[in-house]
Amino acid sequence: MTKLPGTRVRGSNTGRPIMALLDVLGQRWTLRLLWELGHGSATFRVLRARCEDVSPTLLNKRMKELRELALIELGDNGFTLTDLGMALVGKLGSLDSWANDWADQLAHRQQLK
Amino acid sequence: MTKLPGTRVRGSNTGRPIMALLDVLGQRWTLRLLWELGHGSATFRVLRARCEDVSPTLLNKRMKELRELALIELGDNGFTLTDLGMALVGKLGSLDSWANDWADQLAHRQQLK
DNA sequence: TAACTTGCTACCTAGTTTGTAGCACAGAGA
DNA sequence: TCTCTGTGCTACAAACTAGGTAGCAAGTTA
Repeated sequence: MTKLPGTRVRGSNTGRPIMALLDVLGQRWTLRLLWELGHGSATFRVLRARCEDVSPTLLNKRMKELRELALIELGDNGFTLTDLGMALVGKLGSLDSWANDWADQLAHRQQLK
Repeated sequence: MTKLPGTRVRGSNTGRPIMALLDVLGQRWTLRLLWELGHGSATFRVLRARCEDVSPTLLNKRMKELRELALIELGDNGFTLTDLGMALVGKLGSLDSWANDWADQLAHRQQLK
């Protein structure tokens, strides 16, 4: 079910890990959930609350996948990023400032109209 | 239709740009399409071919969105990343090597079983 | 004119996500 | 023991999104 890197994946029969990654991250809420866990571990319900009450159905599905992919694990503090997961989220960290610049530029465009 | 940063977005009514970004990137093919354009401009059909013949319906939808979001533009060479788009893809660049490490670790896990 | 290539659209099917309600289990306290 | 609270998780139906196929209109080239 879960697409491990190295296997065939939607959008790539080469098995290149990056394609598996882009596929996983391109599922709704995955990126956001990892981002939130980057700000600290959370129980199922807390994580839901942080993500505007995403449905438990989907949350459970994603948590299952991300655990199989060794990006998160479930412990006494609820769901936590693994070392791998933290490294990944670290790479995404700088997106925040980029996003702010982006918003500024788009706002500026709107004004020109 | 397209969710500009600064407006309400799925998963965030705060309008934080990063949330708009995570929402956009968390749509199927968006991440992959940007990634592919990072390797060079491409016409509609070439881009489709690079992405295992993603359906034209969806490709068109994504291209429209990404243009509204000023991440790509359509010129004589087909679709091209804007400066903003290139900066974003640049931030994702290092994901490739991370993904390889990730695949190695997962493969190692499988062997332990 | 006729053959190409461009971006794009209509249409229908298949798959994914969402929302609501609630379950089984574990620990704490009376 | 009985309830209360919190945990992760599940069932099910409705709504939405993505996928696959065929083909169009406009532009370019010959």
